[in-house]
Amino acid sequence: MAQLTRTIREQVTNQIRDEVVAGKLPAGQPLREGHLAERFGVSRGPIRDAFLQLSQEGFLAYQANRGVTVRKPPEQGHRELIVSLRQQIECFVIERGLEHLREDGLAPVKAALDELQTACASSDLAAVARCDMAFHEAVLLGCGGDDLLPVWKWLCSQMLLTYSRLESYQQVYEEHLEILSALESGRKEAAIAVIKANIC
Amino acid sequence: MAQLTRTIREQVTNQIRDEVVAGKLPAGQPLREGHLAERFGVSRGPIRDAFLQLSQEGFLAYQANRGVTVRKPPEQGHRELIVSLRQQIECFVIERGLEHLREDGLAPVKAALDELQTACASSDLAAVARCDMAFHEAVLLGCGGDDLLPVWKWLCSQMLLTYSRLESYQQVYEEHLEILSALESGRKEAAIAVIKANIC
DNA sequence: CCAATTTAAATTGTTAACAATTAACGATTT
DNA sequence: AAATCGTTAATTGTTAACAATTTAAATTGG
Repeated sequence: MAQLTRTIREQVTNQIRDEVVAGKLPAGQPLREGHLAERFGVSRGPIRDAFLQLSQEGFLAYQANRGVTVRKPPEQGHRELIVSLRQQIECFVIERGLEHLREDGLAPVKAALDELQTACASSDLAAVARCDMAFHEAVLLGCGGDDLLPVWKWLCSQMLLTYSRLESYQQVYEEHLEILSALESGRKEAAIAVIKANIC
Repeated sequence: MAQLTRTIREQVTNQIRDEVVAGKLPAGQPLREGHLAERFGVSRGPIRDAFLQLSQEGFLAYQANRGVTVRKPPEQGHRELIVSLRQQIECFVIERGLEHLREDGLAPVKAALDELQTACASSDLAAVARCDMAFHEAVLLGCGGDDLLPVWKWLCSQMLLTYSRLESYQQVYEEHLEILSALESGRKEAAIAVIKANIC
């Protein structure tokens, strides 16, 4: 996937996030600024920035003077609430902004779907998760929901800490194809229903 | 209010947040690292950290290589959704964790209420807003909702960008006194009802 | 006079050194 | 042997200088 990274912080942030999502960094593991700085061949500054950002995104947990650790997934009950809140946000913006999306916002959604297809074909978990989110983000933004982007991202991050749709990458792609189809043709209620089913 | 700040970043972060909430920094205004560093008499490092954190909290908007600006309040429709989501979170944790709160979590809530009373008496908007949130945060944590703290904080921040309960500071205090009363006596449904009414 | 290009100033991004804090280890005492 | 204290190593917090980018102003060409 084309992750256009303008700064070192973004590269580091994306890389660490991917590794957390892919489970390469187990929950509770402490991350040291110095170690990652050496590993990426950069100074501690951008690493520090990335730690701060990922802490706020919900992937890492930060303690003053004691560094960060990989955050544990939310307990089951909380996860169900989180899923519900995310559903409400996405359905809310579609309900109010589908027309706007259809007028001039479908291109990024289609582009995201293309990349999702590639990621599914290559069976790369981190890439699939990233593209999955990118698709939904494109919908959110196209419907004029940029105000809600940060909270939506946090909810997604918590879901990604237990991302377990490994059953079938092909199915992931097809579900999103169906979403796009409904959005494209303006079938609002159908789109909302399919999206709700997809978010779990 | 006792804001025990262990690092410069925390001091700077709290100060800037207060000023945004109090409306001293108008929406859309760009903030320069250098200016604030000079003003606080520190280097740009902690200022940068604070900008990153406040961006993720939702108070500032960050653009690569172009600094941060004070975030605009959400539009009315989005605000209603945000209020609803926050209500759901707080009611959810009370529904499931009130017993835990009553066993060993009421002390921080009472302490927060005390500080809220002081803040209301002094008619300090930023302090009232901060103590208001601290009260709810104490309830959230006491009910075992620490998993949900970041998303809850983001929702609060967006509400604070249009915090307009200037009608009566006295009423703010009394509402929270009523909440505590219901929580203390274990009247779960009453507590949920009062909290819902308080979050607006 | 207007537009495009170049130059200069302001601002953010990055680095490396230094300071402060924390955690681990061993010595000392009971 | 267990507990406490002090010392040392590791880690985070902060700073100031340097590099890269962006913004604006000035200059040039039409």
